[in-house]
Amino acid sequence: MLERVERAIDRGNPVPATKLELDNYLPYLVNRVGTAIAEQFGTEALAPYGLSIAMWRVMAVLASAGTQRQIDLAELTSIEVSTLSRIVTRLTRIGIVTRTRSPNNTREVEVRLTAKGNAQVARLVPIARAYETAAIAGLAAQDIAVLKRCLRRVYANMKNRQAPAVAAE
Amino acid sequence: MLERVERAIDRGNPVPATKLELDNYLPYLVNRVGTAIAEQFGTEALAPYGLSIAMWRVMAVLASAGTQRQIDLAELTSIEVSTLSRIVTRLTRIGIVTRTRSPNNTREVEVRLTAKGNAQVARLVPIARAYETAAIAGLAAQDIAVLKRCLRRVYANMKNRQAPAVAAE
DNA sequence: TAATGATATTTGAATCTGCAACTATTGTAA
DNA sequence: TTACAATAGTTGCAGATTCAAATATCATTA
Repeated sequence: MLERVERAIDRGNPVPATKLELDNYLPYLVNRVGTAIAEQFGTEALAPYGLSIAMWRVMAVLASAGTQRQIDLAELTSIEVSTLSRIVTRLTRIGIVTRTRSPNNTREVEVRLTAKGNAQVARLVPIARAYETAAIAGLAAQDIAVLKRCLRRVYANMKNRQAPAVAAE
Repeated sequence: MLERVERAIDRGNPVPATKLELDNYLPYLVNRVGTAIAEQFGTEALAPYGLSIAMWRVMAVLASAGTQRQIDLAELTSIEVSTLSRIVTRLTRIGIVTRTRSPNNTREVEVRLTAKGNAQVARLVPIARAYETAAIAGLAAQDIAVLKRCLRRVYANMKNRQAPAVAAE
């Protein structure tokens, strides 16, 4: 009996209906990993340079995906648009990015890394890589590939999801 | 040449040194998944009942791991201790938990779900399960197992990590 | 046991975040 | 072209979060 429950849990189908097994509950696992990495990288690598995690996310996205409108930056960074607006203001003040109106559509703003911004990113990227390497230490390369592929799919699933009946009524 | 780079990236070892490939960068993937799930679950399932994600995390941990001291709750929920203190105050006010001093160690506080708290958790757990199911839709059971196992290991890696030399001084 | 350090929690103050309302611009269609 | 709706961005404000300092208790040891 107990065996059956345990096997079911191993298969990802926990049996007791009114209790979450948090150690096997994806949102819990994801949240604690995200918090742990952000906390350490933020305090060890960013804070000494007056940068926050949110600022770093904006910088990393700009470096990876190139100049963006703020609304696209918000989507790519998972940062709320009004929060992002203020972060871009701060990054502008310290010379990391520039904010310029699109010539063809003047309600849009293009956010672009400055030379100083690019230099900061170039300095931080190897450190960020080191954190990722530490994070995945001991995992088989194949498992890491599965991990990342699954995370991409989970993200796509959530973005394409309809609100369930229970909340939509 | 390009093939070699792509194979290297597939193996989790991106080659260009000054740019992050965000779509293959674990902290980025984890953060966006965590944000997407929390945002949707929070607004659709929790907000209508006056609950926040942080409150829900506390409740879920208490239901899963039983009565806890606040400091352990902070660790288990990845919530900062002073933030947690205020969340527990709120949860106490609305009758979800009780806060009682440990008899043997009166500086400690034990946080316990009330009957009302348990009822709320029992109501929310199936919904939380439904979100997880939606999140992992289309993934092979075996891959889901790898995903969760990797996340547990990554968490352990981060918790046991020493601050790297680059940030140490 | 008195003194010192460690642990658990709370609180003050500053900062950050999110929602809603607002401005400005663009798109659409009568 | 004028009106109305949609889009991009900003800002006010209330609430949330964080860090540091304060409080209270416990542990250790001289």
